Amino acid sequence: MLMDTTFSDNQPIYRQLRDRVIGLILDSVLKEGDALPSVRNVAGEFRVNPLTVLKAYQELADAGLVEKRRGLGMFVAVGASTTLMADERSRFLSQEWPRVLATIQRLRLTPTELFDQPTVVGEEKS
Amino acid sequence: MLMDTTFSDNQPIYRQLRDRVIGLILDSVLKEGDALPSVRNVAGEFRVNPLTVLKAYQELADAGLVEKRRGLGMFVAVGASTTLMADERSRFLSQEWPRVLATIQRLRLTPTELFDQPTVVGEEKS
Amino acid sequence: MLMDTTFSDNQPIYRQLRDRVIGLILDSVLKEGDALPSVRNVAGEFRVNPLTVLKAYQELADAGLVEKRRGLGMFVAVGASTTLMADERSRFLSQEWPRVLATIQRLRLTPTELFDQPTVVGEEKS
Amino acid sequence: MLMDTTFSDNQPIYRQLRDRVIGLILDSVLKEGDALPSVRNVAGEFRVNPLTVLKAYQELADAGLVEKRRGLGMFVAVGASTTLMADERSRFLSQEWPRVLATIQRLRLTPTELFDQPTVVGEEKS
DNA sequence: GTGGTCTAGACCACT
DNA sequence: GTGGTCTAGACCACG
Repeated sequence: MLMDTTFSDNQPIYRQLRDRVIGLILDSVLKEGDALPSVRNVAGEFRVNPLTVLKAYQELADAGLVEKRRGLGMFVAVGASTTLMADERSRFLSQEWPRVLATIQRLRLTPTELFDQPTVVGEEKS
Repeated sequence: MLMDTTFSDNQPIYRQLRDRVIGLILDSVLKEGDALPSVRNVAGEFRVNPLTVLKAYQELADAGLVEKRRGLGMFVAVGASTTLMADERSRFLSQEWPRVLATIQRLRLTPTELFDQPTVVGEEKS
Repeated sequence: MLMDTTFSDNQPIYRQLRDRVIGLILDSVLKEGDALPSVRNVAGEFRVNPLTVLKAYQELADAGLVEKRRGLGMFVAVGASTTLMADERSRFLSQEWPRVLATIQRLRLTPTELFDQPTVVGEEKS
Repeated sequence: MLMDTTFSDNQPIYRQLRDRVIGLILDSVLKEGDALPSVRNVAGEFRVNPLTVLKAYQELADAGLVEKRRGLGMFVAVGASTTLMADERSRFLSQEWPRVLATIQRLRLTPTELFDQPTVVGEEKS
């Protein structure tokens, strides 16, 4: 039941944890008002230092995406989802997407290669 | 005439230098057999420490993309261009592109938003 | 108690440090999973610059012999010992040993000279 | 007819050239009084800088193994062969051989592995 | 506490 | 001229 989600090496663990929560909110797995899994639980589940989890949550709190309720835990803030969606969209369109387009051109990748991908590496369908 | 390309902060300089050379090779600005600008020159041009440049070049040499000729300098290795193109393509298609596609779906971005974007960045239509 | 192993001059210190760790692993002084002495400690012990130690450790990490655990230190990788033993054996047998045999022949060294050598060095029988 | 003797990378070229001459003398290919191939010829043959060859020859001259005769070239000195043999023997026995023995022990290499070597890597017998 | 990056400046070996 | 190694000291990110 534990997820062995191994963490990538070129990104701090706390940031990967933070991004994971952001993903859950964006995908509406965590809805506004929902409680975040406790620091202790997450730390146990991923075998990381509780301080690391705390740091991830802290960043979310600083960004106003979650609220701490003393003695109860942390909860997805109201408006978090819409705020996030807007922020991520503008970030993606202005930062990431242009670089991706440039890379595609540089590598002369064709639509066929991009969208009609054959059996991808790592896939394990029989 | 010199480029005072300012370096981004979230990536070590030596890696940005390395990637810059990779870009030059991919774009055929540096062709196989060409000499790389000397460590000292690059260090002077970008106002960084020679050690930093050396580290970038070292990584390229370790990857077999450039050859050292003692006392003469470093040169783009034969086959570097094709090797690089193949490596970068497979890396992009298997690693980066799937994540980009996932993000696009998650953010429900439309082709219009992706391809008809205005030139200005950070603008917010009402 | 500290070893003030003096470093030989015809080999970079960082390489001698690297080889020393390899020796410790081969001799099972450092076992798989063991933590390597920290960069700072080694630097202090041998009176060298931390960067120099880091370079040695980096090479070991690049070779997959040690693992970095962020914020915790570096640890002997699983399988490092067996990998090393196999690698070193094949390297020795294919590279070094043939040259040694050739030298022995060239110098017309006898088994007596090779194995019954006195403890003193540089002595010259008449 | 040119020998593509590619030079190893961890040893200066001039030293490899010097050692090559030493080998030729030890093997009596070059006998006392014989002329060494001219700097220019060697430089052409191995595609190296004449200065590099000169440096190799210079070291041999400094060691008294070859003599310069103005306008004629360089010649193997009288006694070079015996001197060399003695020097190399003592160097090998005091420096190299002990290290080789230590390595053999560390790698737990058996006489069988050392002497009954099966088809070696790189061999090309049919 | 750990490793990672960078600077400024020095000296060396090689071609 | 080239790259290679090392020092001394600083600051940062991570856990």
